[in-house]
This record gives sequence, C-alpha cells and structure tokens, in this order.
Amino acid sequence: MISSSQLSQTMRHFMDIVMHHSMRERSHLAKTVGISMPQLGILMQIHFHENCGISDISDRFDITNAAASQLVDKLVQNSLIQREEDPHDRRAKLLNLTEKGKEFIKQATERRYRWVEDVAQKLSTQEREQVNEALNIMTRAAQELEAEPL
Amino acid sequence: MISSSQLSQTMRHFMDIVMHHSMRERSHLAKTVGISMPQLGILMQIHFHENCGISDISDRFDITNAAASQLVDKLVQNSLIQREEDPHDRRAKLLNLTEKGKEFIKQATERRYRWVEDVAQKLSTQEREQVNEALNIMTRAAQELEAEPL
DNA sequence: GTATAAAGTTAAGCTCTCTTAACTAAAAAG
DNA sequence: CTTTTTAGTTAAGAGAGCTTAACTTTATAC
Repeated sequence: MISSSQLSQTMRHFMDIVMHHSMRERSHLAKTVGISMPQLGILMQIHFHENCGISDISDRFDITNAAASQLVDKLVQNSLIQREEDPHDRRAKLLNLTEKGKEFIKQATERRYRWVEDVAQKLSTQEREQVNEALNIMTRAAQELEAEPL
Repeated sequence: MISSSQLSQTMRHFMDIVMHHSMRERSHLAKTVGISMPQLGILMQIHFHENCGISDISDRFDITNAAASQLVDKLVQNSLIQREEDPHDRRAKLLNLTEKGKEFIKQATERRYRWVEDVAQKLSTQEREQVNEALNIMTRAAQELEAEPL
C-alpha cells in the first residue's frame, strides 16, 4: 500500500518537470509576441477567471492596485483584453479576453500541446489508458481543493 | 480505446492547473525572499543543471550573455550560487548552488509540497496507487524526451 | 604561430514594472 | 444625509532587466 507522502513525492517530481518545461515555453512565447511576463501572467489569470476585476489581479500577484491597473491598461491598448464597467457595481471593472486575446491563448496552448503530444506518443496504448484515468482523478481532486474556502 | 490526442487533452488540462498554481507560489516565494522572478528562474535552472555555464542560461532564457552574467552576479552576491572557473576550459564558468541556495530551493519545494499533499489527501487509497503509477509512467516518458537531441 | 572564434565581463542607456501619493466616483454604514 | 469604505485611475520617481558595444582572456583552426 502506498502512502500519501510517497505519492506526493512522485507528484512533486512530475510537477518539477512540467514547470521546468512550461516556464521555457512561456518566456519564449512572451518574447516572440512582444508581451512581458507580468502581462502574460495577467492574461492567463483573466483566461482562468472571466469577469474578474483589478483587485483580483492585485491580490493574485501581490502587487498594488495601481500596478495592476497600469498593466491591464497595456493589455487593453494591445487589444488583448477588454475592460468594461460592472453594471452591478459601477466602481468595479469586468475584465475579459477579446477575440485577439482568445486567439493568443489558443496559440499559447497549442505550443505546449505539442510537447504533451510528444510525451503521449511515447506511451503504449495501455499506459495511455492508465495515465488518462489517473490525470482525471487528480484534476478532479485539484479542482475540489481550489473550490474550497481559502 | 483512448487516442493519443484525447490523452493530450487530459494532460493539458491538468498541466494548466499545475501551472496556474505553481506560478502563484513562485511569485509569492520570490517576493517574500526578496529575489526577482528572472533570478528565481536562473536559480531553478542551476538546480536542474549543475555545473552549467553562463551561455546555458542565456540560451535557456533567450537573453544575451551580458544579461545572464549580470543576473548571475546578483545571485552570487546574494550567496545563493557560486561561480568558479572550469578547469577544463578556463574561459567558462561552473555555476552551482551554495548551501544557502540549496536550502532556498528546499524551502521553495516544501511550499509546493503542501499543496500536493492536500491534493493527495483527497484521494482514496486505490486512487493513490493508480495515480502514482501513472505519474511514474509520465515522468519516465518526459525524461526520455528531454534526453533526446533537440 | 598567427588569426579567428568562443566565454564572460563591464558600462551606458532604454524600457518596463512597481510603489507612493493624490485623486475621482460609487457603494455602504452610521 | 453625511461619513467612511471600496474600486479604480493617474503621475512621478525608484529600481530591475535587458541590449548594444567595447573589452579581456582562453581555446581552436589554418
């Protein structure tokens, strides 16, 4: 029987590899499209959390509202996101990806997709089955955790 | 039977979550210790590739040798890494973590460890077994891929 | 053995991020 | 209805990263 901490070890190892690879992709991508890493971070945040506001961003990245506002402004000027007034609270803003922004995220994801495809290619049919099931289990667990109160 | 692209989809989804979480941890960590994100990236790179040189870093992050040299210098001044001459090629440098640097990486990993522990906690015994096996398969595949010629 | 290439460093200057401080406007509280 | 929070913006300035350009030192090529 496997312990919870043994599994953590395995996960940690795998995550290290994923992170190491993703970071490279990420900086390379940002560079080719002429967008900075902080801006890319915000773009991803908006991708994950639609209709989020400036404060959500400053919270997430641990920066001031002023900084968040300025970075968001650059993305707006780049037509990657749109910033509209929240009808329910006219102080707040609703940030969302534009079509161009969605296209960008799609391209970004495609890049990583290629690496993932390569990894999947190295597996046997049976292994794929196994891995697929396991990842679904983990994804569900991670999402449940995310949904819990902080 | 599962297709290779179906599996990729699952992997991609999982990776998104891992990335999203890791990025938060990473920037938060960098901030609390007073180190910049680019510097943290280099620290991780040296952690993964011992005895690497300045050029390896400029290649990896797609920056000039000058930039890499300057960033490395800050880490050296911070006693997080050491920079010594390569005895086999006296132009080159061998970059490695100091004890302080290793301790830092350890702490950094511990932080993520906690999240991973939480995810593992949500699984049943049987699921853990399953996930563990699958991650080992993926890790092996990813490492084989990494070892191949670029 | 001279010429060329490679590995790193240093300095000057540009750009970007981020902070503080002062501000506007809307919502909540009293 | 006035006061106080809350959400966000703007401007000025400090600090960090990164680039180009000029340079040193060591290895490689002819």
